[in-house]
Amino acid sequence: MAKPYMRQGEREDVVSPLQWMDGDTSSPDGDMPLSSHRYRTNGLNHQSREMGSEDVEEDEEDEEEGQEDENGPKRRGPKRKRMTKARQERFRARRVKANARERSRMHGLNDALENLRSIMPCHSKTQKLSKIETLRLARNYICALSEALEEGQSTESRAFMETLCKGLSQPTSNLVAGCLQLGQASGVGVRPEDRHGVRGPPAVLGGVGMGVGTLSYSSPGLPSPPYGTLDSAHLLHLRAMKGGVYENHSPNEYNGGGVGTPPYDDPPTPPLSISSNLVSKQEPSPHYLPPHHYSPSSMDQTATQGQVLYQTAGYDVRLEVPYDSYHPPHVPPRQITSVYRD
DNA sequence: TAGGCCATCTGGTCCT
DNA sequence: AGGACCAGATGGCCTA
Repeated sequence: MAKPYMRQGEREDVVSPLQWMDGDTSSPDGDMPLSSHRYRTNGLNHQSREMGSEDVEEDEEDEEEGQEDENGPKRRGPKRKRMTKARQERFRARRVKANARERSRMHGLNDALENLRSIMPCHSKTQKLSKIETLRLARNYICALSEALEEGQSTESRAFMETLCKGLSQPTSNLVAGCLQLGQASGVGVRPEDRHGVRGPPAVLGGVGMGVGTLSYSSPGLPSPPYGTLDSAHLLHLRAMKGGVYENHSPNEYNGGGVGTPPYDDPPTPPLSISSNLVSKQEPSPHYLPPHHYSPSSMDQTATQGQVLYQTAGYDVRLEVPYDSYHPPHVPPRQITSVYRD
């Protein structure tokens, strides 16, 4: 039975060592003695760590701890005192509270990660990106978009995809490549459960000649992973742009690119630098159902109909957004129509 | 079965 | 003092 704090998909498998206290020498499920290696940290049983320095200072009436373990090293510092019943209860209350806070904190972190997943260029309901892969892909996505703006590349270009997949594991690369393939094939081959995730028409990626099998980072033939969807809204179709301000960096400058999940210590992504107007290339979809991750605080709600002024890093970005199916402030940028500095 | 990923508990440290 | 953050440890689940 799930505990009140548990969320969907979470397990009840990990048992708090606190449940073993108060003289109960058996584990809650009755099959694990306290002397088990379970919940041992750095060779110290949690039971003994629980009587830390904090406990030493209180409860004058407490008895002093018995003799040191003759086999173990002599312990320095003030003598520890036994856990009285009252102290155990105080400790337990503190620990329970702290655990709840920590769970809540981690849930918040996971929620944020889930938000990040959902705005990734490929978002699959059936193949969820791991945490580390989500962060890598997000990093790559920012890089790829920066390069696309900087060098006037199309998001349909091979370079864009190469940057996107840099340092990703093989399955994730396959997922991304599969998403692109999906875009090219107009949904052919999508699993039914993923087809619902296709928001709007498939991304217009055809005509570029970028067959997935030609990409070095993907497996030839794509061993039929559960491909996700390529959200066309995330691929900002940018017209070629001249005059980028800072130096280009080719994907080859990065040291990722292997199979598996290699360490990723790329140089920091340079700041986005935009100096000329960008014109949208594709009409917005009338069927588009946007994700919901655009902060109201980052958008100027006084923008004219169909557009949102977006301020970032000293630039004003005018974004064309669909008003047909959704409303600000949760409308994501559909297309960049212009970018200028004030 | 090994390895990857995950949720959870925990004590330490830092900050308010 | 209490909370946030962090890293280590642990065991369960899943997959190749």
